Amino acid sequence: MTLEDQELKKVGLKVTVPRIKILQILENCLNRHMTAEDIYQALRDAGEDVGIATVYRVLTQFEAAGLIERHNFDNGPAVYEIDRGEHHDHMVCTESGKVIEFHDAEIEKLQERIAAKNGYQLVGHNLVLYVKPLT
Amino acid sequence: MTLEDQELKKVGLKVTVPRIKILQILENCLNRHMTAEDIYQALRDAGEDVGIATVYRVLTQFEAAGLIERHNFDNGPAVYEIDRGEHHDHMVCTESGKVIEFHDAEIEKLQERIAAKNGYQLVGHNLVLYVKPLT
DNA sequence: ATGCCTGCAAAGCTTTTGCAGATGC
DNA sequence: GCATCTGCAAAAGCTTTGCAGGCAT
Repeated sequence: MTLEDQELKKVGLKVTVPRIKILQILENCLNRHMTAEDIYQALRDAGEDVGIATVYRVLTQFEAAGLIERHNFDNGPAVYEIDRGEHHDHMVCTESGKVIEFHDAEIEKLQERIAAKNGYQLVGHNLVLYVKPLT
Repeated sequence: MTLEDQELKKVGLKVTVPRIKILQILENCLNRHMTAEDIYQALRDAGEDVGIATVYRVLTQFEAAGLIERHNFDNGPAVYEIDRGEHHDHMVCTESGKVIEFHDAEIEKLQERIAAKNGYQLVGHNLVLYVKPLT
């Protein structure tokens, strides 16, 4: 019974090969932000015979279970990353495509204040900074 | 020579019926954030025989020309709005779907500071707050 | 044994593109 | 007249879904 097995059980999903493999890939990948296609390719590279439909289904379940987060940068395909419970936002370099994570408590508070000022309660947000290297 | 005609000329686009109509729709619509499909329907309702492909092509040109802005809320279809030169971000009510615009100078500055702290220069950003009414 | 899970293929939805004819300048 | 623009239809890109069989418990 590996750690991955336990994580799956805990969220009420049956322990199956595709789920274990996908969870491992997301936990160990160098590139923390992978598309469904990236994951599909990683599976095939590892010799696993998993369909792309299963990849999407599993990712959807993982997201619903809070194991991973899904992001939509601009208009490209969605990217997924393990949810380690440390909330952060993203910075995307427009020249290299590199993704940098950051967290800023002040910006988080400001958002709540802005929502409140308009008579709302903040339930989530999406912040992406598009940047380029300083000359 | 209407105002719309002049705006089109100024950005180097030929003055054609589809372009004039789409610009008018975006300038006068009650709902400031329309999808390509919304615009296509508005055109058909007005008795104009314009193809959806033209709608997309014209919107892409308008965006490149700086006449309009394109936004991707969550994972739905892109929405477009007239660029009146007043930068703002968006708040989307998760219950009603209502879109509220806001501008906060402090949050803008913070973003530049965060980019700089990481050795980058801010070239753009995407901020959407998902909110619900205060009980 | 049962119900959940999977692969495959097909469809869905949004957006883009090729092409032949139409239109603005 | 010539280049640009348009509508149509087809294709592309990403994602979801139906179905028949397979696997975990």
